[in-house]
Amino acid sequence: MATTSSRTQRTDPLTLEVVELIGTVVARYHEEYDAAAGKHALTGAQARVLGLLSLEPLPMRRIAQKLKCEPSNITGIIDRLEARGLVERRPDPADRRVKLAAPTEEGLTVARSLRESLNFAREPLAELSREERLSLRGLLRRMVGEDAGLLADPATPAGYD
Amino acid sequence: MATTSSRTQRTDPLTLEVVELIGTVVARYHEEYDAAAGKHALTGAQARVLGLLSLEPLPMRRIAQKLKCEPSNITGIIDRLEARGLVERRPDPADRRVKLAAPTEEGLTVARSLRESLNFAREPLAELSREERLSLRGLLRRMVGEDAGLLADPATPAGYD
DNA sequence: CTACATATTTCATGATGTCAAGTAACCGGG
DNA sequence: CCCGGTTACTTGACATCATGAAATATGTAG
Repeated sequence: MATTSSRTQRTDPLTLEVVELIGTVVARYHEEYDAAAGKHALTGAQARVLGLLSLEPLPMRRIAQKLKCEPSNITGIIDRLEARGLVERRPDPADRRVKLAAPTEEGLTVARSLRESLNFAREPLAELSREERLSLRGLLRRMVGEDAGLLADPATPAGYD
Repeated sequence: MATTSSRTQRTDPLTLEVVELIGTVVARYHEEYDAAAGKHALTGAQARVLGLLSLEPLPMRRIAQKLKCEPSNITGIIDRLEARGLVERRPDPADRRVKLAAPTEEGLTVARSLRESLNFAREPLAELSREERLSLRGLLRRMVGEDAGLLADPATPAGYD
């Protein structure tokens, strides 16, 4: 709570503008993401899953958790990725119920290319000096909470590739 | 990873982390948005359209432009909103081909309630002092480009039709 | 009036999402 | 060993969202 005396200052114009800006960033993020995915004839969901798997093969159930959707949904997405030869299902030696989804060679190549063509990073951030990026990092870290500064996604611990 | 000294520092770790943080913000934004929409038994797309219309009635075509999708898609979304009594189609007196989608009284109420329950603004931003929010606003403005700081949706740059 | 352009809808199709039910496998207690 | 409960994945039915092509109605230029 904040600066003003009002009890519910939900319409503080500065906060509103920041939210608005974040909305713009979110929209742009998606545009770029979908465009990058489209270049490889992938949908957003497929690209997201492939990106996840390129870090580490995962059981279907874990994928569903990361995407916050039902496991039955993942079946279809992996089906389509598998049909295109980008992903394969492997048995988990430790538990025969589990199927591990792992990228194929081609899947890894596509995932890498996807990451590179996703230039959301460079374009808009190039505008900012190193100091400004440091400042932005600090502010975003505080926004998303301390723990999230370490791993945005439980999938991506400190050492992404 | 050869981050150091390379001239094309597309994998500059600082930039990478900022991008990661933005990804987290994007994910959280969506969670909150969908949760807020879900409270009113609306999907994300329906909530977005209703929010748009609550500012101003719009022709179907314009809605499609703002959402960056095909107009035929909007027909279905408006159909569902209309079936729930949240939106109505009105003729455009100036052009009988055009149908204006406008929120009903109840639609306006829901839109307002939606905006309020979307506390993405307050929760994470409450962590930041006014000065920090000013700083964040400045950085985001530069990221998204100057003009985007003025109006919410740059989808309407100049005269379109 | 004719020809073309625009706004919306309809239809077919595919991807994504939910939920409920089914199958296979793990696991604990008898 | 068998039984009952849980877990992992798949399947099916269904709703939403998205695209693209074709149809309809209207506007507009020549």
